[in-house]
Amino acid sequence: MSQNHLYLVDGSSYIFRAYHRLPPLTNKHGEPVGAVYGYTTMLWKLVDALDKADGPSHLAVILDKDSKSFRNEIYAEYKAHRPEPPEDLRPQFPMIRDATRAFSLPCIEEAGYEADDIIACYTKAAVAEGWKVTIVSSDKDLMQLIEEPSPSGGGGVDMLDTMKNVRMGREHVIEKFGVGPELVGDALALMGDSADNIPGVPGIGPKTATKLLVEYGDLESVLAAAPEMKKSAMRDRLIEHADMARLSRVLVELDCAVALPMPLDDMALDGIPEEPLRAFLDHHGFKSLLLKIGGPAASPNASNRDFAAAIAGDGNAPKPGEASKPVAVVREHQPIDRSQYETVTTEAALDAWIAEARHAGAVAIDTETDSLDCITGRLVGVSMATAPGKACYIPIGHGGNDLLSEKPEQLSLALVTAKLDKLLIDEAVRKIGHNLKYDMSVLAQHGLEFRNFDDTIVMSFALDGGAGGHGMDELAQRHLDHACIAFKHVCGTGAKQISFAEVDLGTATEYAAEDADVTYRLWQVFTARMAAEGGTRVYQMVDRPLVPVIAAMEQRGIMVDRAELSRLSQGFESEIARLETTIHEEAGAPFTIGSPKQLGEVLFDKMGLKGGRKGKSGVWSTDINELERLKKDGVPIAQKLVDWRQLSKLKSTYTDALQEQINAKTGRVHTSYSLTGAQTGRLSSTDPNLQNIPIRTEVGRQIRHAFVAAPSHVILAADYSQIELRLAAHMADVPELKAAFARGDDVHATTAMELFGEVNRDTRGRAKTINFAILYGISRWGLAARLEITPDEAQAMISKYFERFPGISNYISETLEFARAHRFTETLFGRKTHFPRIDASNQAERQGSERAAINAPIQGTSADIIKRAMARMGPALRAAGLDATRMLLQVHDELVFELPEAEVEAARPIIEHVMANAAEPAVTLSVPLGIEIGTGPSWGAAH
DNA sequence: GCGGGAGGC
DNA sequence: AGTAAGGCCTCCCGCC
Repeated sequence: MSQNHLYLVDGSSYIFRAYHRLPPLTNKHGEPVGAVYGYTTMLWKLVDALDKADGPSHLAVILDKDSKSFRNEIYAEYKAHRPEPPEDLRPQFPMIRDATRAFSLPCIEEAGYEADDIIACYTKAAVAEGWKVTIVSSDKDLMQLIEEPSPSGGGGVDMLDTMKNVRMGREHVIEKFGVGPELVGDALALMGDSADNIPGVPGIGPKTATKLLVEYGDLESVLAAAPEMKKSAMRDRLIEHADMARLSRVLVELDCAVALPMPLDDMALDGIPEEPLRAFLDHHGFKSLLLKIGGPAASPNASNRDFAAAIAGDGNAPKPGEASKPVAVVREHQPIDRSQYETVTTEAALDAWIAEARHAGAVAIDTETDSLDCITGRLVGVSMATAPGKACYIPIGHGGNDLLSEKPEQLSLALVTAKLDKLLIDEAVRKIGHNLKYDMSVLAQHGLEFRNFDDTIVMSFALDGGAGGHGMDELAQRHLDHACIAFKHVCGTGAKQISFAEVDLGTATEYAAEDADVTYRLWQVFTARMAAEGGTRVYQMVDRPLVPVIAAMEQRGIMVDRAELSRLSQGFESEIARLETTIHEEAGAPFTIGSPKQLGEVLFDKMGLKGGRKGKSGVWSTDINELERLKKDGVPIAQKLVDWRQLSKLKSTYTDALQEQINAKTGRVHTSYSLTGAQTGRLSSTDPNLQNIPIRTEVGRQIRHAFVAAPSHVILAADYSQIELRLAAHMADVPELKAAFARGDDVHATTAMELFGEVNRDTRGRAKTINFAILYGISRWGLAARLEITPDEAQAMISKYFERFPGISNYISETLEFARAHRFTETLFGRKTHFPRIDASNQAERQGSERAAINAPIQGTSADIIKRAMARMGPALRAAGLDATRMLLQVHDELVFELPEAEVEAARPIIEHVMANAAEPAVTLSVPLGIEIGTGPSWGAAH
């Protein structure tokens, strides 16, 4: 290491944040340890970065000693309004010291000084020696200490927020305070700090403080200039409270007078003795961390049976002699070595791998094809992994055919699929895949099916929904600290992209076997975490069973009437052309109507129309609200623009695009569903998206009529009626709404009666808008815009709603409280959605997270319910002897089937029963789930 | 690759 | 202090 790099951990502030962020875990002794766990994992991460770039060479933890500082002497109110720490946090303070000692790290605290002061002293001392310093904290007071490295790259002080995983330098300080670190103290003195009860100048917040400092230079200059400022409340306050500002400045100054209790050199980090750490982790039962120091990951030959034992907490003890060996660095993972991967080209080798998979009891599998399309994609090879680092690739379809290259020596498709078939249906062997839906569809072309499987993409979603993506490369980076070979590195991109079948076997083996290897390792990580964090319920009961169901729906596809789409396209085209001519005439010159920028300029600059809004990028808004407003003002071009927009959208997105999506092999359209695409647990649909086919306008609805049943079949569409509102009534416990649903009443009318005392078209419509606004996390402004009333009137309406339905109000506050304490929300079935930004300092961002957190349990529970219905639908239909009824599509609260006319009457009650009872037995709802079913020759006709 | 706009729930 | 202000998605287009 060329330069010493000191990490100073602000332990006290960390545990408060960890406490609020993590669920209230207890260890096996019944002690609350949530914050301790968070603290331990943070230390682990820091220490593990020892030999990495920007990692620590020296490290110390600084804690507040429970005593007062000089600040209390000069200002009695300092930190006086702080509430006592919560009951279950207090016993965790001493454990923080235990944890630090378990890592054999120095832990420093001094009577009469706050941790911030000690951190400042060490920072200055280390910088004086030319060291680099990282302060691990998120306390804004400490931002005063941030310094740029010298031009030669030496020294420098930055801050690391381990929870948000961001490193903050000077530019972050300027972003937050509008001034550099040297003026942070002055800014704090002006604006005050409610957390520490520092007064500042009343009426001056961060924005004004920044403005003043930028204008006048520093605090003293601001105070000196105050009498000359133009008369305002602010000027008077600056004069009146100048002394308070000066006192505040002293309070926020970091005190560097303390003598260093430990020399810098003693903080060197060169090894963590394993034993005290193991004892500590074992005492608290932090199994996932224990695994990392003695777990099977350390041994490349460990099978998953060892792994299972490790999770269970036995069989994990180190061998004698190894037990107390100091580890230079606590390694989270064995690095991935691709050199041992095997290319399987003989039957004997294939047999050996399949035998190994049976012996191990678990095998990761990945298929390679020549296309992303799993319906027509040709199988090119299969990779397998039976332990970390132990992986192979079985080429099948490389070279040959129309490709110029020679066909390499490889096993035949028939042989490999026959042998794989036995392994895949073997209930005793767990098959692991990443996005197994794809592999299931590819292998289904050859008649293969999977029994006993895990899908790591779905496991990741169940554990970390909302906390990042779930692609394999991203997960490998996050959990294994490993960069996967990029597909484009192997096959290229764009015009030069080649098929995987053209890749040479050496490269193909490295790439494909690595995918299986990484999948296997991810499975180990997730299996351990599922046990520890309890994410199994929703995974095992809802998401995993859905994987083969979705794969089958995608394979079936839906029939589309190409001639009908083409007819619609032509009709739209001539209407679009006609509108275009008139629009250009009325505008006085031709322009690109599809360009919002040009359109805005035509309407508001050239034609001089009034009342336009500009967005943040400076272009005139021309969205539907603006156009509707112009229509009301009697601008004739507005209606034509609305029509033009609608028809262009329908033509380009639906009638043209859908024709191209018709699969040449099946003659049907096969969407692709993502099980992990929506934070709340909903599915999403792409290529094409069949979850946004128009229905609301007559002209749009024509597109639904082009989705047709096969000859002598019909389409059956089954909808959950108002499912989210029903779930809100249940979850928020609103007796009036529950009763209305139980009676089968019109619930919007019920709401209208409660709010307005009478039911007519107008009040019912308003009530409906409010009901939906509640589901989405209400705001007076949003509601005001929707109802075309003032924000004050909207607020009055919301207040009345909360008064009439106090359950809703309680639900919202309880949900937000939970989300802030745990960083996630949960559905009735235990699906978590994470909200890492729920306490963002940016208000818009925070409020966005809050609205999402209010919506997620409701939308997510609805998603869980329809997924359960889908998983049960096939077996229920088969049990009733309905062998030809097929589920084709899911549109969030709707299922679309294709079935022979002869099965309709028998299928109808079964579908209704499965959907209506899908929550049971896991959850019993206090509202009925209403189902509406329609049938017809097309999807449009079935509604 | 981004942002505006618009289709669905 | 004053701002902007409904949740979850995907797709198309113009524009840089």
